[in-house]
Order: sequence, then structure tokens, then C-alpha cells
Amino acid sequence: MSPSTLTANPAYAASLFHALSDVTRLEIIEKLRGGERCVCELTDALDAAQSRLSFHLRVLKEAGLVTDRKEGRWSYYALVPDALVELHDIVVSLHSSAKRRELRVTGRCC
Amino acid sequence: MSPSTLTANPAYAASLFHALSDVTRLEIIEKLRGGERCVCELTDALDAAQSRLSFHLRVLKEAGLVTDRKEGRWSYYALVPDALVELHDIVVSLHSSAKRRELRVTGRCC
DNA sequence: ACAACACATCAACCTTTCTTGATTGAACCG
DNA sequence: CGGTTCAATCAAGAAAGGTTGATGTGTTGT
Repeated sequence: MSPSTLTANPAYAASLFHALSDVTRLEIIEKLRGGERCVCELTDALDAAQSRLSFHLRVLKEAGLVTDRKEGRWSYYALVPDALVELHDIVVSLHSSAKRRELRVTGRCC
Repeated sequence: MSPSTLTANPAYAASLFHALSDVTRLEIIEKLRGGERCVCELTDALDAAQSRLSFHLRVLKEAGLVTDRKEGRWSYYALVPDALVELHDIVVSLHSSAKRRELRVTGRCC
């Protein structure tokens, strides 16, 4: 889902941020930065119950941040680089022109 | 709150992302990109109830993304540029080395 | 075919978040 | 002073999110 600016699609931006708003999910992403991982590796590494991992992986997947691939009885998850690029674009659009213009030092606002 | 890398402080990263995970809050930030605004301007612009705005402004403030300043009966809110820089750093740290190394094409994982 | 395994899904439960309307307090104006 | 305005806070309820343990489904090994 694009386009990835704040103004163009705030709901998309919010959904990305929501997917990243949980420590467990950030830890998953951290692990996946090293490359594709199967669920069992993640449960070991994060010491989390399998159903819990599965839940968080689904959130990440629905946000478009990861993909999964089945091979035999294993499921491998990997980051989606494009999604991270879009995230980056959104964050940039967030603070472009945070360079202050004090628009209203004078005058009442209401 | 720093430092602003994912690994160093995932809870901080999660709290920032959570603050940004709501459309209303993103709209507030969008407005604040144009400079400082008082609450009444935001309620007008976003067509939101005052207590609702107040709630979301507090979330943003507690996340360190905005500051407020009182002047007479008005409260003015503004973005905190440093927080946006930290957010940017976090996002960058998120996908540095998303350049794939397929670590485990061979071999079982579990 | 059967048992063991990897993983998804479900239901139940609890916690957190969000919304709404009412109240409160401070600042301003007549 | 008394009324009005801006905005924070509160209480109550609704909705969304997260955890846990159990169950289900497909796969592998014997």
C-alpha cells in the first residue's frame, strides 16, 4: 500500500506505526535484520510462546513489514525492504519543515 | 529519553511508534509542522471534541514529540525537532543492513 | 499408518486505549 | 464581582490489543 506520505495516507502511516509500537515486534524485526528466520528460531531467540510469536508475526505481516514463506514444516519470515523505505519516507515527511516559522507571535488565535 | 537506536532502547522506540499510531495524532503533527498552534485552532482544524484533542495532545507530549506553552488562557503546542530526529535515527537503524544475507539457504533451522 | 513436529488459529481473559460528556480551574472581560 | 472562554481532568463505557492454553492442520520420519 502506498503512497507513503503522511498527508496522502495517514491511515497507512498509522498502521505501520502501530505494527512497530510493540517491543516484541521490534525484537522480531531486529532478528530479521540478520536475514530470513523461521518461527522456531524466533521463539528460541526471544524466549516467547509460540502462539504469541505467531500473533505478532501476523500483525507485522498484515502491516506489510514482513513476508512469510513455507518450506516443509517450517515458516520463514523476512523483512520487506520496500515497507521500510516507505516507513522512512513517512518519517521524513513528518519532520520536513519542522524548521520553525513562528507564524503567530502576534495576534489572537481564537 | 535517548539513546535512540532500536537495540539500545526498544521500549523507547515502541513508545514513540505508539504515539504515532493514531490518525488523529498524525493529523495534529501535520498541523504542527506549520508551526506552533493553540488547542482551539486544532479543534477547529480537525473538527474534534476538545477533550479528545486534549487526550491526544497529552499522549504526544508524554512521548516527547510535542511541548506546550501557556499564554493567557491559551495553550500552544509545538513539535519537538529533537524527538523527530531520534525517530528518524530509529527508523534508519531499523533497516540498516536490510540488505539481505541469506544466512541459511542450506541446513535445518530447528 | 502412526507419532512427532512446526506452525496457525481459536476462545477466554485481562489490559490498554479511545471516546464522550461533565466538571473544574484559571484567565480574561464587562 | 459575575459571566465567559480555553483547556485540563475525570468517570464511565466501548473498543482494540496482547497473552495463554488448547485445538487443528499439514509435514516429516519410522
